Amino acid sequence: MEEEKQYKAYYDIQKELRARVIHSDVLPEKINYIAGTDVAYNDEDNTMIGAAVILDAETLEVIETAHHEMETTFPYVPGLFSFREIPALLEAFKKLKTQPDLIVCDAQGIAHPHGVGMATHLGLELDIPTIGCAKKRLLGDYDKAVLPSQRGASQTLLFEGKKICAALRTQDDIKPMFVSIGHKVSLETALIWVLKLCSQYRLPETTRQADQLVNRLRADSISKKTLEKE
DNA sequence: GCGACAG
DNA sequence: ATCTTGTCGC
Repeated sequence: MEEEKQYKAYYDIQKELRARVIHSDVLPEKINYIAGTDVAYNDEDNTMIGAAVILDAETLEVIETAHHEMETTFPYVPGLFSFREIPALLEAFKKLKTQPDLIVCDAQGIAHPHGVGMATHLGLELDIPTIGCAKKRLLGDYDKAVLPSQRGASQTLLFEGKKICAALRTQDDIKPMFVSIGHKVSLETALIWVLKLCSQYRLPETTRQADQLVNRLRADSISKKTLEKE
């Protein structure tokens, strides 16, 4: 309907981005640093905080973080989600001293109606290998009953006949995560890294650290603003 | 037509 | 995403 026209420019951008996605492994021989990202919102003043955390790929310790707070301008439109969060994330990445070899996003990669989920979009913008690791399935079909309950079990999801992502059990007897190619990483490699990052919890350590960071920052930001008012 | 829809 | 504490169950 009218929404189609309203957002046409963004759909056109996605079409261009989609053509540039690299589905194979084009990453460093040795991965030293892995980044996690997340964004938190403050409805009160319509702002958001985007953050990037860098973990040592070996120890999974946080070695650097960066963030950026700005006004939220793009609405949440399913299918155009990346345009909402990416501005804050790009600014956060600019502030990092350490450039990551790989980024794990808390969102979809190519498992997206136009093949350009948040992880893929970010990977293309930064020209850094990315993996999409979402808590929920967006699209693609699979047989839940066939996915074993053991950590490490995975099953490919099909969309229009193509393997677009995989449900991955990151811990025994817990809901799977949905892993997809972002950019410059194969699905096989993506699964290996996500599993490695989920040694203790359902969510990758990258996502957990980024999530905790933005929530701390948001709490700080809100209390600071309320103090200024009074 | 109806429902679903990453975060 | 966000609003929110304790609590039922293994």
